[in-house]
Amino acid sequence: MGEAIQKMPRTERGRRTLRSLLDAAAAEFGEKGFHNASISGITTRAGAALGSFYTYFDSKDAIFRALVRDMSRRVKEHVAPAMAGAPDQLGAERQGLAAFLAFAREHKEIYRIIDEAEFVDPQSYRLHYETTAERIRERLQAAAERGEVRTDVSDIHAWAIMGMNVFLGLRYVVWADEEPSKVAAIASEMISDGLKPR
Amino acid sequence: MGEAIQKMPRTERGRRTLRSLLDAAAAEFGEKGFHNASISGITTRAGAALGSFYTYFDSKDAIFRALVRDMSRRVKEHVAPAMAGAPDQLGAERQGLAAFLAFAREHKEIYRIIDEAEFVDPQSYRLHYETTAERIRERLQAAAERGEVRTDVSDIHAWAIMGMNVFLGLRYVVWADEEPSKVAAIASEMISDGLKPR
Amino acid sequence: MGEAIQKMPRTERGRRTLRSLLDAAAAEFGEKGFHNASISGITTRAGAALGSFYTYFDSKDAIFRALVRDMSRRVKEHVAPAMAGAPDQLGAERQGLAAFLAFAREHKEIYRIIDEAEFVDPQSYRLHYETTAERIRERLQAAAERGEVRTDVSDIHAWAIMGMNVFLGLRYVVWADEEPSKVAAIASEMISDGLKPR
Amino acid sequence: MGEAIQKMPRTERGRRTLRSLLDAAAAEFGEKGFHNASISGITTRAGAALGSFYTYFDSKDAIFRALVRDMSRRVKEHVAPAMAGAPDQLGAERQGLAAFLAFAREHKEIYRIIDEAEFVDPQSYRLHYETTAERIRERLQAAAERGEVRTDVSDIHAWAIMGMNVFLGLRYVVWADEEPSKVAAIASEMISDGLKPR
DNA sequence: CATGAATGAGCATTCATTCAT
DNA sequence: GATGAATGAATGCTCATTCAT
Repeated sequence: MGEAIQKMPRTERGRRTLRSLLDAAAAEFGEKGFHNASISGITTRAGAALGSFYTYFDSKDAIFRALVRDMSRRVKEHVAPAMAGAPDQLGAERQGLAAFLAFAREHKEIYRIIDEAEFVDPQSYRLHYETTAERIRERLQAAAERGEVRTDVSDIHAWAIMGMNVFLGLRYVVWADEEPSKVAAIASEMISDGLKPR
Repeated sequence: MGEAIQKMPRTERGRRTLRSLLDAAAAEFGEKGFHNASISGITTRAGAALGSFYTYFDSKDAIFRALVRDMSRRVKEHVAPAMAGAPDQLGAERQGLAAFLAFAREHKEIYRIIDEAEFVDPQSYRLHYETTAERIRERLQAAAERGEVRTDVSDIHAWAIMGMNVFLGLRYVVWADEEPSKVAAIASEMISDGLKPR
Repeated sequence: MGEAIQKMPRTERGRRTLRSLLDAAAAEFGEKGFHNASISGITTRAGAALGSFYTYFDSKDAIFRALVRDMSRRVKEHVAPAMAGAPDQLGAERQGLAAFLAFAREHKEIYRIIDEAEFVDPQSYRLHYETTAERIRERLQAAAERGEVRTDVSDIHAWAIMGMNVFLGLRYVVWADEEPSKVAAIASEMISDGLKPR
Repeated sequence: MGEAIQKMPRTERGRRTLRSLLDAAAAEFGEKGFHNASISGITTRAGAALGSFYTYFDSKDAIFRALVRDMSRRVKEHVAPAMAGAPDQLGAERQGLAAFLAFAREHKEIYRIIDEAEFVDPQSYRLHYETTAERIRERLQAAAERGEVRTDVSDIHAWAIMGMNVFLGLRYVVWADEEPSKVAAIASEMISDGLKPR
């Protein structure tokens, strides 16, 4: 299903080279942006030869796409467990936001990479936000069914919440490096009031 | 006091050329993104010779910066009058959002241009959002003083609102081309509930 | 006889503009070299409009040529009177060299301009040195006829003397800004010994 | 210790490409001068692709600098052995001059290249002449200690001799293509008389 | 004569991608 | 698989020169 986004290494050595290329790409793209980043910058950071890049990726675009998916997967894996065990749906939402912000704090390059996807790989960009909004909407729906929030919640509310989260992360975590849980608390309060059952 | 961002034309003919270059740049950058846009693409659209570009701008970066400021100014000039004459501060906010969305609908390129400023001209990018957030915060403050919203409104609330507005504009106006006033109404309701006096 | 190297001004105002363009060109070419100099740099220094340049000169090359001739004329006019009234031919030579060096000290750009003529206007370059060498040879000839120097003086000797003078001027006057008469004295002594009658 | 003036090839093939670029540059710069020379002119002469130029040099300036040093080295290596085995210091000087002139006859471009360094790379220009003059001065010093020339020889004499040599080479070898040893003989006689012990 | 906007040929430089070893 | 030299299309920018006012 779908062409491979990168050629799969067959040896352990190859696996290590591939991983170091992805890490190097995250650093290079995060620091310079897609267009000012260079393949040679990536291979130098990875300690590999220029030509080795093409053993694993077909093009600069390909590694960028692979990186976006790699980071998406890692965020999800970081956020999901943090939401489990919350008393209610909105509590889970707050913990999820806090977990996302904490991840962004450790991986500030994620903002630049996702944002740049708008230009480099619009499909991934849309997919990323549509998937995220859809997950939020599903949780709002569940909350509505339990009477935690008003019943007319829609995708518009999901997008509004996502926009809030993204901008707060940009301003207070990426730029100002503030405490994620503090920001998450204020945001959650606004949301819960804005969506209170009526 | 500050270097000119573009050389000022001294004749009427020059004024026309400068304007057509800015308009052409908005189209070119909006369509192709900064890096895939070319000076010659801009001058061709503007009906000017390649060299004429450099009569008014020092570089590709310079026209981009000028364009960001030009668009900021135009949005502001479009939104400000729409807010006048609202019964209350939150009503003004809703009309302002609707006006912004209407502007974005006519000038969809504004999203790509502002977003790309994060990479091309980070200073303008921050300035744009910080200025916008500050204006929102001032209006919230005024609303608080009149008892229209809770008294502890802060810049965090301003950034949350801005993030909401931006993402709703992206999703429902730029991508889906929906009716701005409808989107603005739902968003405003969320805000007013989330910020209700307590 | 020969095409005009520059268009002749008919009014007093034009005469002033022409003169200021030549002076500005000397400064601009001396400071930046021919290729890095620009017409607009020249007109700006001269306080004239860009277009006015072409009222007096046909091209960048043309003003350079005009400048070389202008400076040649001025050196000659400065050096000639200094040689008059010397007791003998070699004394005249020394005084001439001192006068040339003094001129170069006041107009250091002359070196760069003449040297660059090798590339910009080879004809003027050759002409300049051939004329200068020829004048030296004629004076050596006269000195030989009076028994002041050996009788087999030739153009080789003239070129040797000229090379000496040029390099001493470059090293000690242009670069080190030393006293011209001191340098001229040592050079003259070497010459007179090297050319003593035998 | 000092940045490399050109990137060092790691393979034999690279070594060949680098050499052919330097030779091509000598021809291109010698024929057209620095500013009218083009990188593509150099690579075409070298039989290499345009981009290959930048595998070895950072810029047009860089290859020019490398070329000046390359030629300096080659002249020195050509002249040094010619001076060995002369009966006395002045004899060595004459043989050295003859060797230099012979080299210039085979590599006429050396004049244009060194002369143009005054504008393109003033540091190399000064260095070239200061080094050359210093070598002459040292030999004069040695000659003075053996009583072959007057004892008050100084750097002024060295510069005078160098100026002579350079201009004679220009006039009689580069322009007129005459026999180097004949010119060297006349020049040496002048020098030896001018510097005779007293 | 003066002015300054308009023109476009020309060129250095970058860098993703290919390929020989 | 790894290496790094070779390739060449693409484009930002300069500036002498022209020309309308």
